[in-house]
Amino acid sequence: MGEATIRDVARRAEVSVASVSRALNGLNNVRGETRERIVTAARELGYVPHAGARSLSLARAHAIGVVLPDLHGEFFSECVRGMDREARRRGYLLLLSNMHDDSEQAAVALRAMRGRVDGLLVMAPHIPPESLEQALPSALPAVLINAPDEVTSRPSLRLDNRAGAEAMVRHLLANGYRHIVHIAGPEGNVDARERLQGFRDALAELAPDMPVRIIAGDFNEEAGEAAARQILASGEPCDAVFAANDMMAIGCLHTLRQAGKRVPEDIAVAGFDDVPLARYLALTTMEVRIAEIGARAVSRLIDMLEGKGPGTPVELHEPALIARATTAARSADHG
Amino acid sequence: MGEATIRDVARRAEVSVASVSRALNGLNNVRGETRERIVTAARELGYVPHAGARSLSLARAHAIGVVLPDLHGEFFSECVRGMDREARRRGYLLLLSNMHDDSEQAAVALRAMRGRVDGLLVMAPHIPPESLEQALPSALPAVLINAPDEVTSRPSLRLDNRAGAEAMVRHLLANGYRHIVHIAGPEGNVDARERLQGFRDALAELAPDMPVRIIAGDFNEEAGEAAARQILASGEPCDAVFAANDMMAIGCLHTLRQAGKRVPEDIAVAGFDDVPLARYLALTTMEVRIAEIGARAVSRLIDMLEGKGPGTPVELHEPALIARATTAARSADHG
DNA sequence: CCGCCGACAGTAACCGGTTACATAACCTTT
DNA sequence: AAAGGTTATGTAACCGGTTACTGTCGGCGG
Repeated sequence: MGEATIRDVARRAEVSVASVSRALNGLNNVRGETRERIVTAARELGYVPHAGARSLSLARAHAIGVVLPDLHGEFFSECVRGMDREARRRGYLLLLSNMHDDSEQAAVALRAMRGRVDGLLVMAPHIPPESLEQALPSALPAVLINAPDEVTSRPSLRLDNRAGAEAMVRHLLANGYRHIVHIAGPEGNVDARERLQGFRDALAELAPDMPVRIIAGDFNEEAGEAAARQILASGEPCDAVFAANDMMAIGCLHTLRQAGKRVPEDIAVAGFDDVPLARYLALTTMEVRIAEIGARAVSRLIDMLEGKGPGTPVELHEPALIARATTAARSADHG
Repeated sequence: MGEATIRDVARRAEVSVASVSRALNGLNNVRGETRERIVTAARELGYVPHAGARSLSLARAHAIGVVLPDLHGEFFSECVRGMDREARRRGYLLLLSNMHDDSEQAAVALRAMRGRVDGLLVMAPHIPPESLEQALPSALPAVLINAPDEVTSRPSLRLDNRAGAEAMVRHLLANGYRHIVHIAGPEGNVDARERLQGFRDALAELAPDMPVRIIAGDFNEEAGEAAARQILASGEPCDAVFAANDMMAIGCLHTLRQAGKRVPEDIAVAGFDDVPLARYLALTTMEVRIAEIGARAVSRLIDMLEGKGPGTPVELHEPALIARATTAARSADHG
């Protein structure tokens, strides 16, 4: 039953395995009548070629692996959506797997891809540069997305987090906010680090007299909620919150409103990423066209695989400010 | 460079390939000193075993494939999260791929998994039963999630959509709503069909005098927005909207509010799925513990792979009502 | 001292495809 | 009719692992 091989098909069609292979792969050097016999036999047996065997023999899997930090949240699904579109367009199968925070496990996940895919797309903002270099099987071409910029051995796509954070600070100041608190992302994460740095630099440059307040977070909604409670509890003045990502901004927004604060009249809230949800909450944020970044990553990887050269080693994408209601300009009677 | 094989390792460690294989797989019939030489050689060469070759030889890939309708939206990422947890726990690699609406492409996606994975998890509420049976490689064990119940050749997990819709109708009626409109999901989709049927049946049974109003939709936010506009435009009375999923409910909620309607005072809104976002919008919905369903599916599939029998052919999961603010009980002065 | 046994290591077949090369059949061409 | 070319098909090696089987060596009992 179910596990027909090419030899079974050959036997049934009374030809050699070579002919079966040729016929099913559409080579033209098979007589029409023979081809027909083979196709029929294959259909009758429910023959489906064994991808592992084929890729072993061709040294080509026609698949690319994607390794993401965690497959949840809208941000990642958007990214995958863009990747899938491009991969499909160019005739590759996309295989996703995820990687947890632990560097050790990350290495296992990456190694497991060897011999299953032709190349790798890795988003690893949270893995230390040297671990990442170590963990990548040298046999596999790879394109990195938002990896620390110390990792130079592979081409990569990066987001201009600093510029983004700076644009947001500029926007908040322009709209009349004076006491801005930043909710930071997890420590080991490059995006978080760069956004924090951008916030610091922008403030130092544009409003050197203002105090710099940072609350630690981890990119999850709960961290945003906790930060909101902390802001409410501390007596210190605060008229705007800039969270390092949307999920924290959303958690914060929710908790502030529950506590009776009006947003943006009492406190403005801004995020980063522009997840689909942000629009519904009228959350001001930095748009990261992540689907597009995903698609570009696929495209570059396939170019590498097909020998079209790696192109630019590092490609920088600029996020764009999306101003919405949560940071509406202050009217004159405030602050 | 990078593509060291087991033979390269054998050569460098001055042993046979058999010994390398034994040593690296932790078999005990290798002398300590030999093992050490092999491990060193492997490390020096950056050797990573070729998964394709190994699975060909073992007839076991230690991987399971997941094929989902579309990898976007929180619903799917939650599902994958649950699957990943369980797969990891049991030592399997999870490989995701997605499938578009077209039955033809779906078949290709499913076939592509043959020889890459040991078994398949398929969520295909939108593929006609016979196409699905056709498309599944018979060599691959599979567990179906929310497939039409006509597909009986494979074990499956199903959601009790009818009971869910009925519970929601009951809730809305109990809270004093009288004119309930249902925004349906896409026609070919089983979940959508069953929710619609459940809505119809519940209404017929519990409030036979009430008109049954259905607006077509497709599970996307935009459909919810369009439905809201249609409800506003038509003069017909409507004090509650029950959308077949949360995304449509969210779109509808947003548009109603933008048009100046108060929710729930003027119109109540309810969804289905309980995506993480629903909580932030205080949206009443049916909780579908999709992560748990995903984990169960993995567990059952692995049981099959390891010969522990398929267990129950169909496993039914009950959704639970989560009542939130968007359907708060009407006060006496309304309607 | 001989035969037997256990521990360790090597040889080669096999998994299921692809394809270079060999072969056979048929058709031209002179 | 022989030489040469073209086309359809078969044979077998190969991709990179695993493992059954075989062989070697040292120790031990008789």
